[in-house]
Amino acid sequence: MTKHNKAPIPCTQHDHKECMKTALQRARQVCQDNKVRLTPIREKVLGLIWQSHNPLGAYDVLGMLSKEGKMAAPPTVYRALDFLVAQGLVHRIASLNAFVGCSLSSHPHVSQFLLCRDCGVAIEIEAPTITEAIAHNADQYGFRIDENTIEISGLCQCCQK
Amino acid sequence: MTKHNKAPIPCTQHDHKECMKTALQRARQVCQDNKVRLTPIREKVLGLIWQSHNPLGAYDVLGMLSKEGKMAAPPTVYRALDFLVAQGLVHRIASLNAFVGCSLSSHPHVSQFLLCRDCGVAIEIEAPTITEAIAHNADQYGFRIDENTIEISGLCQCCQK
DNA sequence: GAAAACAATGTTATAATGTATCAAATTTTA
DNA sequence: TAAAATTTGATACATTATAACATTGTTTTC
Repeated sequence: MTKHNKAPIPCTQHDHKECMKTALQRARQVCQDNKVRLTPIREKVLGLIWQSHNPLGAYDVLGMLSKEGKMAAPPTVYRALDFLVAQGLVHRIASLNAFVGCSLSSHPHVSQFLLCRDCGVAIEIEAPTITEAIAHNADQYGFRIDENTIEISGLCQCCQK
Repeated sequence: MTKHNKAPIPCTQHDHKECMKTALQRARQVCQDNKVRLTPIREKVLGLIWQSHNPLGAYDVLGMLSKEGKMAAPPTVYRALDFLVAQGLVHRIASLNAFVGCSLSSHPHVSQFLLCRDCGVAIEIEAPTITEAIAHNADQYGFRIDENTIEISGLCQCCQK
C-alpha cells in the first residue's frame, strides 16, 4: 500500500453533477434489485443529500424542501432517510446527527468515515485493515458484531493549510 | 494474542462496588493532577454513571438525581457530564446519546466500545491494532485525526445464548 | 375493473436530547 | 477582606426524533 497523499475526491473540486448522477442511477438499480420503490419523495431527498459531500441534518433537508415549495413535516423526511439508510444508499453519521450519501459501490460494507471538523466533508473509506482489526478484537471478547460506527474526526488535507 | 473467549468484566457478575470505588478514587487523583475541582455535583453524577456498566442518558441521570430529592435542571447534568468527559473520566457514546464511565487507566487513549444491543452493556476495549489501522488509513488521505468514535454494536457473549 | 390488501404519505402533536443566557452563590486569588 | 474567577441555579428555548392515526396511492386478487 503506497501513501497517496492526494486529496480524496469529496475534498477536491470535481464534477459534482457526475457524483449525483451516479448516485441516482445506482439508487434506481438498487431499489429495482431489492424490489422496493424509489418514490419521488425518496428520490428528492436523496438528491438533496447528494448536493454535497457534507452530512446534512434531517432538518436541513426539511428546510431545503420547504424552499422549493414542497411542504413537508419531519416524519416525511425521517421516513425517506430511514428508507435510504435501509437500502444502503445513505449513511447516518451518529456523531453529527446527520446523513450523507453512500459513495461506495453496492456491495455490502461497513461504514467508515473521516470527518473534517473544518470544512465538514465526510470521506467514506473502505479499509479492510480496520474492519479486520475490529473483527479480531470483537472475537476475543466473544462479541458478535451487528453494526459498526467508525467516525474519525479531524482535519482533511485541504483544511490543514 | 490468544483468544480468551472469557466474558469481559462488565458483562459478568462482579463486585461492582469495587468498580465504583476505583473509579471515584481515580477521579479524585485525576482532578488533583489536572488542578480542577471534583465538586459534589460532579462526583455525584460520576457515581450515578458508575451504577452500572451501561451507558446512561443525561436525562436518566437527571431522573436519578430527582429521585434522591436533589432538584436539578438539564444544564446542571450536562455541565457535570461535559466536565467528566473533558477529564477523561466518562465517555460519550454518540450512537446512543449516552454516557458511560471510562474503565481504562488514566493514560490517554482513544475511545473504543463494544455495545450490546440486548443487555446494553458497554465494553471499553483498548485495541492498538484498531488504532494503528485507523491511523494508517487516515494518513493515506493526509487526514489529521483529532477524535475517534469507534462504537461496535452487536451481542455480547452473555447475550448470545 | 372493483374490492381488498398493502404501502406510502400527510398531519398533528409530542417526546427526547441539548444549549443559551443571565443571575446567584461559592471558591480562589490578590 | 475585596476583587476575580469558577461553579451552580433557573428559565427559557433550540434541535433532533417519533407516536398515532387519517388519507392517499399502488398492487393484488378475484
